Amino acid sequence: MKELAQRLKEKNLKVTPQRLAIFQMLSKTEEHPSAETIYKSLETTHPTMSLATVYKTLDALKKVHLIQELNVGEDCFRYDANTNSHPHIVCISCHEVYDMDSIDLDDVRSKIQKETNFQLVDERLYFYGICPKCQNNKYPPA
Amino acid sequence: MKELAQRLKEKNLKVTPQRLAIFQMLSKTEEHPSAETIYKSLETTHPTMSLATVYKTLDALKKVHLIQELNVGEDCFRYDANTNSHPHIVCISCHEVYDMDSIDLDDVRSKIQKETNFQLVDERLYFYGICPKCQNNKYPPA
DNA sequence: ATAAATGCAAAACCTTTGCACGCCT
DNA sequence: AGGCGTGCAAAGGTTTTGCATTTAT
Repeated sequence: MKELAQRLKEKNLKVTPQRLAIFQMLSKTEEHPSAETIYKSLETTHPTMSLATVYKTLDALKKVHLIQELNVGEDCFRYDANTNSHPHIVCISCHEVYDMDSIDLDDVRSKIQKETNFQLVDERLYFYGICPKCQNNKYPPA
Repeated sequence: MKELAQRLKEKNLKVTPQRLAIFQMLSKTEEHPSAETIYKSLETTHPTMSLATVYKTLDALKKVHLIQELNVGEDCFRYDANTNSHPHIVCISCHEVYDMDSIDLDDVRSKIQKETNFQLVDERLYFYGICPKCQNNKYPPA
């Protein structure tokens, strides 16, 4: 945990128990939780923490690029502590979101850069489909 | 316009002036307007149309794949009558959203398919950067 | 000591819903 | 005629904001 505290300090963010808890939770999870989900998952260990603090913390972490915000097409945002640029793949049946770390996008990026003359700074790539688990499930959720 | 009416009919959607107006507006614009923007742009020609109708119409069009819904990371959705799968590029300075029709993504898709064993059905690719116009502008908006 | 972060409640905002009326087919 | 679509207003849900109090440095 010392490491996370260090990373907060480097960004001139005060190290509070709430921030540590949120950042740590996001760093450890494989999911890509929403603010609400983060709030609920911490309510036993941090019963006094408010939802507003979760939002404010996520905003602070986002601004210094310690986390990234995702929008998969739902009514709320999700958050990811993996700030390396990587596509996400979403199962439209069970709504799980997976990281796709090993896709090389340099060709695509340079093509886009050439065609648009944009100065590229960021990207969000979402793929949608049915995960192997749900393909084999005759009664998938929703 | 006959063409648009035809496309609505084929999807078993009743052809109403409101739906035509919204679909036509979306088909002609280069922007990727939000529901609010669509509503405002039609308020002179269709003063009685309500925002709820705009939302309901967009939902209906989306469900039959006559339009697609985008989320660029803002607090609201944007809509695009170009339903061919294509990446979008967003200027983080002026907030314009441009279509990128000519990027070939077959390699990326097949790689993702192989790695995940997902049955792919859709995708949303957003790139962010500074557009050529804003690169030359010393006083860009926001 | 000082500035920043928290927690609470209220507000803001986008989007959805219910229902009566009207229009399309 | 019948059902679907519209418009209005109210509700719903997520996110933001203001402010007093507490906390980190």
